[in-house]
Amino acid sequence: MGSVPEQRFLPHIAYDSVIFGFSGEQLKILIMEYHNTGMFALPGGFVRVDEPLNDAVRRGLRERTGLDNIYLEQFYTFGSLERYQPEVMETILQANGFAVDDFRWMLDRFISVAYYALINYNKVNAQPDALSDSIKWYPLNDLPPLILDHADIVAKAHRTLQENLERKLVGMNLLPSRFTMKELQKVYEAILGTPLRRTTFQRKMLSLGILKRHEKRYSGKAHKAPYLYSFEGE
Amino acid sequence: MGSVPEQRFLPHIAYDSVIFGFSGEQLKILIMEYHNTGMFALPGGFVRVDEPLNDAVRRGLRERTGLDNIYLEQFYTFGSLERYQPEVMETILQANGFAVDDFRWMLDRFISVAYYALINYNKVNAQPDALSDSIKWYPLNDLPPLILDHADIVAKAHRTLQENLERKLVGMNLLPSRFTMKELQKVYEAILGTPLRRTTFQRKMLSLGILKRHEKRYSGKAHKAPYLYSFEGE
DNA sequence: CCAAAAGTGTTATATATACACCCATGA
DNA sequence: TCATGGGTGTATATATAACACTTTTGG
Repeated sequence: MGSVPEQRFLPHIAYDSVIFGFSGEQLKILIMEYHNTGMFALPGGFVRVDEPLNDAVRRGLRERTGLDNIYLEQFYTFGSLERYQPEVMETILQANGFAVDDFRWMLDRFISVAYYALINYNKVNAQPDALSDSIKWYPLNDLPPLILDHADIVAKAHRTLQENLERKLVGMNLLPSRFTMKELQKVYEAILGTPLRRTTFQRKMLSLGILKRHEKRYSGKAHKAPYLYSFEGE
Repeated sequence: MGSVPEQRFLPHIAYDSVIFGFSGEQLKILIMEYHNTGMFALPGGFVRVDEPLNDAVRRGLRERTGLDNIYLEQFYTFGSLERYQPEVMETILQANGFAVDDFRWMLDRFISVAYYALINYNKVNAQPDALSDSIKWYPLNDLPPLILDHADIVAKAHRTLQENLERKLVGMNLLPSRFTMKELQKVYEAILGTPLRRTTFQRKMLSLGILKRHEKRYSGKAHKAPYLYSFEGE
């Protein structure tokens, strides 16, 4: 059982992160479970008084995933009153043996800036924080019940990711640096939730001019070996 | 000289609004000038402790423009350290004859949630707030120097508006409820900053199926009278 | 009847989709 | 040489653009 480091944070301001990974042809996100409460939440955190907002989020992601230089996008700031449920945080603090009085500021109303991140599933070494005993991948369509408005945050993150997919071409951030066209297509299909035509997809991706073709990958299977591609600049 | 109403606001959290209007074939935004300081800023405000974030912004817009039910979109939350310049707010408070000690919280670091609004220029009755002596329309490409990071906020608002223009079809929010195709085209051109082909534009808009055609508008000029259109649902 | 601007028709071009075919691979 | 999946060629459909033509209006 760790202890919350004594830092000075901006009151009333939090961030939450929807961390997307791709594995087994499914889109997954990282969810934390709090000690002895059966409560699940998005990984989030607070902003130090002398720290830029974006740095705070990157710091949190580094602590949770061990990764730096992550593809990260701020997508909405949640400030409704429904998200103000002090009893939730109180339960969590008590379950961890903290004196609630010492963390009174955590029971205040928070406005949360939400980000989504796209990361390479295999590179992650997920680390829980002081208040939680696990951080695990869950398929997007099979999440545990989440606290506060975190289900809304996930839904909006997914919608925004879908909208940004063609415009910002972010699919490759979920894959290792070298990938086949089929793997890339599976990512797109997982994000959009619909099957795509193989040949059309291949041509569209190639026509963008942002993929570099490399050697073939021989799988040992009895069929033509697919080319490996990388995103320009890797 | 008014006085700031005694309200309890969430500390460290503000909002800023980029209010777009369209007049004289130009895109314009509302800018406030502070008393005796030569300082210009976006209209903004604070969030009451028991008030949803979005409501706070709508309340501010109502106070500034007299309008309700405005097209409003949250687009980014600004939280860099460069935007922390307490001397700016100090100057403004002093110029208004306020005792700085009574408003110490205003000198803190603020994270600002930014929104843009699209309104019908002619319906606005712009009202300055307690700290400013004027609120005026400025063309987007001829703004006065703005405080803090407000120029960045405007730039990002404009970029987001451009990106959303096709996807969300927001052009009509800047016009009166009945408008000609030419007027709508001028709005699009002002937002995108490029001329569009007349015939192509007409066809594209009509093909969307969201415009209702009404009677013609006779201008007294010696040419064919254009049809008036409205957005479905007005 | 003319000039100006609006609306529509026609054709050309570009882009997206569907389908077919050929190629590489290992058993 | 067969089955499997990858890559590309070709036809078709659809969307976009360019241009011309016709219509309406007031002088």
